[in-house]
Amino acid sequence: MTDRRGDLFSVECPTRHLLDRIGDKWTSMTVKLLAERYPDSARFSELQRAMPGVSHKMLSQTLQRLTADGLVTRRVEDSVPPAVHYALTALGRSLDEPLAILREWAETHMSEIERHRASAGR
Amino acid sequence: MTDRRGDLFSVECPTRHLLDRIGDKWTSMTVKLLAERYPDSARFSELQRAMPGVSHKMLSQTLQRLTADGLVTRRVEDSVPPAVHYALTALGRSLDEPLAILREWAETHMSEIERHRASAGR
DNA sequence: CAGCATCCTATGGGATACTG
DNA sequence: CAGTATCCCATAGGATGCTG
Repeated sequence: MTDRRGDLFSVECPTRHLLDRIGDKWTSMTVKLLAERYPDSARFSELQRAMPGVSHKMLSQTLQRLTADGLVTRRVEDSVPPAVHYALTALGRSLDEPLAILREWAETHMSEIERHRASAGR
Repeated sequence: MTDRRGDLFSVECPTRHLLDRIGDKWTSMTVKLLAERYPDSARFSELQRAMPGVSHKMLSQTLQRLTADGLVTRRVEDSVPPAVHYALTALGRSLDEPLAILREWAETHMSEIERHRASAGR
């Protein structure tokens, strides 16, 4: 009951909300690329090429979400085939800091987790 | 092509793997509780009471995963109604550090994101 | 080039009920 | 008390095709 959309909005925890935003398949990679590799700005197709496996639709959706959340700006260059430039906002850049720390932890420890999983059977 | 299970295993990025592990609905909260509120250990039902909205099944599943990943230990006390104690491993505690930083960011900035979303019209 | 709409499948996760 | 199994729905996300 309560709501049926099976959530309750995490009751309180802001971290849950954050993970709902960045825990999806492509968001963290997008933020990382915009922070590290394209600190100025990147075009849609640049990002797409930099993210092997992303579908057109998902990149589009990810960027829209980031833009709506105020983490990314979208600038349309009025050329003949239109060029769209995406860049992190200040808020987006500030988010990259904790994410970078998480990345570092992941790079250091994920292999250990994988080993555990393997020996724990599945 | 390639694989059909639509993944490619994120190609390289350890952060994707990590977010696949901790980005789900209950994992980060569980780690937080075991780190901050139950630094010694917690019983299943304690955790359940501390996590409003979690279903029996999901908590069970979450703990199994954490245990398999080597982030949590599971100790069965051989009493008449069996008591099971969960605690973070050293690896689990080390993961809580970057998570704590993420939590702090979330507490500081999530309201800003919510505002953006609201004014961006969902 | 960038974006939208449609379709379809796989998965996450809740409810419920049964077991030691 | 803790765990497992079943059922069922909502969502994520991939593929494809059309538009300016």
